[in-house]
Amino acid sequence: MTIYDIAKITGYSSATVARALSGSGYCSKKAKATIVEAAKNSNYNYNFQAKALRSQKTNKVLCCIPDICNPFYFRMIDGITKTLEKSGYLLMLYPTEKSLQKEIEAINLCRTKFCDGIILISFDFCAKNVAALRESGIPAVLGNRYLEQKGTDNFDYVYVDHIFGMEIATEHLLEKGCRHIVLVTGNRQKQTSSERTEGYVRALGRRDIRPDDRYILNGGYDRETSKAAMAAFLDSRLPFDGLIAGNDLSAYGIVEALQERHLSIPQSARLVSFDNTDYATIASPSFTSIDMCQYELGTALATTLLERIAGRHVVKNTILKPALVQRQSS
Amino acid sequence: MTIYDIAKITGYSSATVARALSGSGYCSKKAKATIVEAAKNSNYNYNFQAKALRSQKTNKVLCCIPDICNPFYFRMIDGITKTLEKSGYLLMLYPTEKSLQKEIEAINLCRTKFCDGIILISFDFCAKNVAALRESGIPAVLGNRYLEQKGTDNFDYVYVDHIFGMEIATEHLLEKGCRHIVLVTGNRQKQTSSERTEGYVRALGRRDIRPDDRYILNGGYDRETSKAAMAAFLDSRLPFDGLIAGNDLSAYGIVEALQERHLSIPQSARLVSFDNTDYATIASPSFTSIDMCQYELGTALATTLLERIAGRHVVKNTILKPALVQRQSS
DNA sequence: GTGAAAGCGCTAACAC
DNA sequence: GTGTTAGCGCTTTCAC
Repeated sequence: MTIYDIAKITGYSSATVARALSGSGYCSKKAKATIVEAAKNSNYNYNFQAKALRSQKTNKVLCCIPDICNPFYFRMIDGITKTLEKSGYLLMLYPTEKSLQKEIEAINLCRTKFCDGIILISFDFCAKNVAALRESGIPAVLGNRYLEQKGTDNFDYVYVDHIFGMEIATEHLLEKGCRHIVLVTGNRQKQTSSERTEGYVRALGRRDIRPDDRYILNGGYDRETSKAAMAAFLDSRLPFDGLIAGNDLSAYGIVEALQERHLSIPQSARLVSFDNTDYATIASPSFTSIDMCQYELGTALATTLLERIAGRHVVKNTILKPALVQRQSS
Repeated sequence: MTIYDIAKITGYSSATVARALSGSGYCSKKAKATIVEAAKNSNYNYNFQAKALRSQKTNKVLCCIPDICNPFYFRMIDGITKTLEKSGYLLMLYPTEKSLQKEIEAINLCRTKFCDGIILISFDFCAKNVAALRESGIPAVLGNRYLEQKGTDNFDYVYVDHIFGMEIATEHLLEKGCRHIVLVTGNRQKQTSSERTEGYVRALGRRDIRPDDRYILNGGYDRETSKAAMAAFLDSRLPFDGLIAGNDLSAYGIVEALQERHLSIPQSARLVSFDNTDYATIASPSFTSIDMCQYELGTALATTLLERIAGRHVVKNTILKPALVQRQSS
């Protein structure tokens, strides 16, 4: 059932039918009534593909997610979908499994007019994925900062300040009297972990404490890896009185490693975690955790992208400041 | 840059260019080499919308999710996307907020050739949403059973057997000696909760225990509501020695209510929860929980839908059996 | 082995 | 106030 069919039924031209049904352009009340009635009776539905081809608009946004099972992303996705919905946009998920290759695939897919814009979440914005993005020319927004951005770039970013977050986490432990703080984060070659390490080093530096590489572990932001990294650290028998985990699941892995040696939080060491998900409150003792503003990150990502799709061509980045939520673990 | 442009550049016709680039239809090696080279040089990308319009295929699936922040769905979505990916499909999220109206909106959207099929997750498949689905005629799969299904229907379902799940949960507590078991579930007018209640009643019946309505609470499957429902129950001072929670977050709410009265698990009462998410292991004591096979549910949903999209017209439902994972709480 | 051309269903400029 | 028509960019049939 097409506009042409409705035209035949009603005796009007296809243009008039289109005007009546879309509401754009002039159409007499009488014609409109007849046409709308006929469309309803014959169960007419417009064809989204045809509309998209003709109007060059898909009303869809692609979102690259490194790890779909990480609870961090769910409140972010919630923020994104709620914001997109208001503008009649829908979100498509593209799980990238933290793979650069997949990120580039997603960007290339967008060159086929597959969607109106792309939200890129990545632990590592590097020369390669950013080059692909620039070449594509599609409206985009990054879920992390990118320092080599140019004013003419086709993307903006929303940055939850990891450096600041780590500074307040470290500062909090220092204030509580900790002096030997173990940092369990991810691969320091990657942006997020290197920024986090930077925040840690800065906060220590303010108290003239020299960071010790043996206290900086790669916990891969998940429970098993963090548990293993912590166990190895415990084997080294280095003294410690503070712990910082990359996220709440990592914190739980650390706690498990401690428990196996009959060590407990906060007696043996105080702990601060990141992300402030439900895990932080459910764990016992509950985790002091840095709230990374996931929902606001989501709404900001969506808003920023929609603006660009609507035609903004100047770069407009957003920086969100995380906040510490204190609980039993510190 | 279109196929016609490449045709002009190479001197071949648009048909030959199309054959060379799509790989369907005959094209000489020489022509193909020239054309592929020219396409690369001029940075040609096919247009997805045009292709979709012409071939009536979007390679997209819409997924209605009642509550995007519920951890139950993470692993299910993971299973869906991983399976879809293998067939070159992408998932679009449609958060329905448990609203029937939104479910129907989503179904109607699909009538516009918006996607190739729809995955519907709902707590309540009722006359209204199923009628809309039937009328739409689009390939679909439900994430719950629907008893009034007809052999000619345009949808299948994947059912994680809630009745069975509740039976094994109740049976487990009965075996441990519990005789006054509190059931905290959702609104019993809705399918999921009514099925769960049925399983509970059945298991009690096998031991000739008469269910008592005062022991069946509406906890709304979330932490706050469950805590409130449990607190109200405690006020009633009815004796109890077993607890069944609708999901892990609800279980945590129940534990909080108990803690406020200085009651503890499993000493005051044994607890079984549903969903077996990470929360169940992180909580202390950890929760015995019914694994609802979320990942398998996701893969089964996707596989079933893809088959229907590919042309299967006979109904093919799948039933998954949940399993109990024992931990400290019981 | 290659080309011409119709058409997927809609939009919008232009004509009357 | 309504109608005609040329595309959006691709696929595919049919002709040579």
